Amino acid sequence: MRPTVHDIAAAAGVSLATVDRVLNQRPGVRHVTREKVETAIREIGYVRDVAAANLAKGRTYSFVFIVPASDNSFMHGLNAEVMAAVARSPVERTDIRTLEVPAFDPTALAAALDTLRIERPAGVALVATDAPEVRDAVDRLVQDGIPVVTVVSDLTGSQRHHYAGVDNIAAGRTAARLLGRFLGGAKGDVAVLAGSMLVRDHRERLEGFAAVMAEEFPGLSILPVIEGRDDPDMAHMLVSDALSKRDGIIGVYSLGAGNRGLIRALKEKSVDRALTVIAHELTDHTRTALLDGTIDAILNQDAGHEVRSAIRVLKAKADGLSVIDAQERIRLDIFLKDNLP
Amino acid sequence: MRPTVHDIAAAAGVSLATVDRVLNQRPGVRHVTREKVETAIREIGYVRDVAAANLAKGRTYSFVFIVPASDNSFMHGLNAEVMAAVARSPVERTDIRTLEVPAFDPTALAAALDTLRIERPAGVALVATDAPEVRDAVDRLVQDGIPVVTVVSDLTGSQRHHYAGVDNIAAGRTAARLLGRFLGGAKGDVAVLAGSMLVRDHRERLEGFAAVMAEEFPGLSILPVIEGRDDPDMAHMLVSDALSKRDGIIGVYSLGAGNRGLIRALKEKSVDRALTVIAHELTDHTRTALLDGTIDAILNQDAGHEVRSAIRVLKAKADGLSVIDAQERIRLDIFLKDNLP
DNA sequence: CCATTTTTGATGTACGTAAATCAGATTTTT
DNA sequence: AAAAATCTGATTTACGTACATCAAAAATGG
Repeated sequence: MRPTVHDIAAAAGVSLATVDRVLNQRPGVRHVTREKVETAIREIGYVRDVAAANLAKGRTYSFVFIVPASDNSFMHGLNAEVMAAVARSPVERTDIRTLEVPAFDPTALAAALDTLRIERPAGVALVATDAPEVRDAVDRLVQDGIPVVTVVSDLTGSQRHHYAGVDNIAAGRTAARLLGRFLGGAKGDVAVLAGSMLVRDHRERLEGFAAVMAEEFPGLSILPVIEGRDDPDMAHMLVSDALSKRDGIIGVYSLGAGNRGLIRALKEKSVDRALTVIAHELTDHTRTALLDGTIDAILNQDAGHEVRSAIRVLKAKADGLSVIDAQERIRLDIFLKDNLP
Repeated sequence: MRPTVHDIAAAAGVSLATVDRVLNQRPGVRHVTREKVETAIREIGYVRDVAAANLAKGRTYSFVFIVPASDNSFMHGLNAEVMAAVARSPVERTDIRTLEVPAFDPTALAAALDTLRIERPAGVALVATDAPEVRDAVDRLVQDGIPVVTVVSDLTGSQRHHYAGVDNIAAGRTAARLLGRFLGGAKGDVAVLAGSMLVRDHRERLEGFAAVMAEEFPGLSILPVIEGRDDPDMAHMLVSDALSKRDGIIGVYSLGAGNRGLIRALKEKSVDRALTVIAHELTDHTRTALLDGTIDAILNQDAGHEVRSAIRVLKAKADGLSVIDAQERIRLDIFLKDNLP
């Protein structure tokens, strides 16, 4: 049987009340006594029964999820996953609330974070906009002892406890290698469609992509990045334009959202030329395009996993428990026609 | 607040004891009363607090993991993951025991399963050998009300509750498309190295591989399958032999274990020819080979995820709870040089 | 309609922990 | 050495469920 608080009390030769004071860092225990109890805890290998503890506390973890109010398919999917978690929340003793903030607006995000310092939830998850004011606001929360995890996009130099998202440099590198290999030894131009170079994940993907292209596929040259602001219409216009002007384009890498517009542009031009295309994020549109051959591969991060992982990590931090690292690593999914879920 | 048993009692106008009798299907409740209680449960949306219930029961889930005593890297990895789960088991109120049975031996496996009918663990996970006697033994366990999940390799036509493993047909198809695309339009022969055609996962991978090759890459022809019995030495010999005899080979698909031998053979021959190689299972050996260019892509199933998923599902079944399907889907990982974990 | 069986209610204990109260024992300060 | 402050112990209640016991009520059989 697992040792209980009673066993600690017996082993340390103190009363249950004292053990409780030590375990829950309540005041009123002399230093020597505290040490004695802590030794006993270590020696008999006591671990708190979290289920029983939460039952006793009547505790519910109140978490806040901050998501950008942006309306591309990926963010909709992320929102849906958070909602699914909310639906499950009573069963898991969690009380999850979402907070929408304007996309790409560091000031609004920082303000929202500061509001939470007063509310003091048991944990905060956010899709970070990579700016100093956001970093500082996050660090203030962390200093206040509130667990914080970033989701999808990380925050440079902050003290957030965890990042639930993919390695975007690796994602860009992978895209480059896939594109390069799929193109065989062909020479030509590669167009890159991004949302905005102001978001860290897009910057990193491009960085990885460019690095591998330069190292390994000298026959392919990257054209200046097209910034479509994750907007389908804008993406459509810009990509159509590029394809008309440059007929040396043989490959496309779409590293952000707004793929609906990209796909439309590709279909319009596909009559007279064959392009190899790698895109990010599996949505209804990209899935269809993959199946009909318009897109050759999709790189994806599973929003559901990210949300569940973020919640697990927040819970563990709130309980002072450790996490299984391998379990929380968010993987980069590569989808071809054949392995779609 | 979540409704409790007291709320049911109040809503149904019966006593706590009666509610308890209904909830735990104890005898001594009239049919009409039982219905009344069940209606109340549904209406107020009661869900049992599993943590409290287990605390009250003092319950620990005793699970048995049946793994084949085969000594390739993948099975070692699987074993290590089971051991890691065992190490965590006290914290999670589980008591996991492993049972080794000879590999590829349906009779031994069926016998082991039948032993468990007497022991009656709270759940059984097994790496299935696909044979009728194993299927029947599994079905007997299921009939006895014991949750059973298959791991890595599934069992045709059985009533197991869940399969924690990848879709092997999709894996084979994906391998074919990757190999085909990587080879550009080149024409030539493709060698396939398998463990044994008696295991379902290997059969299915080949099936998927052959299908896509035939449909989409008519320029590539598949040579008769080499069965290396997942043994490095045997694989080395057979592959070396094949490469010497047929110089039309431009691609290799290794769908089983024993890659150590394959890699050795490839390195010996690589001086005079360039091969495109797709292999299964990420191990130290295949990882090194991927990094040095001997292998071009690795398809992988994460043994840790499979083990944890199997345990989660067994627990849920034992508690009569539902599982999050998306969470339990085991994904096929595709690793290139750039996205190795 | 009484005896018997079946169904229901009332109540208590247990699981492992949290949290509170109050009394008693130490220490520290004056 | 007395007063005050600080520590420690003993005990109790609670969380939501499981499970057992005994008494009371209702339904059933003859």
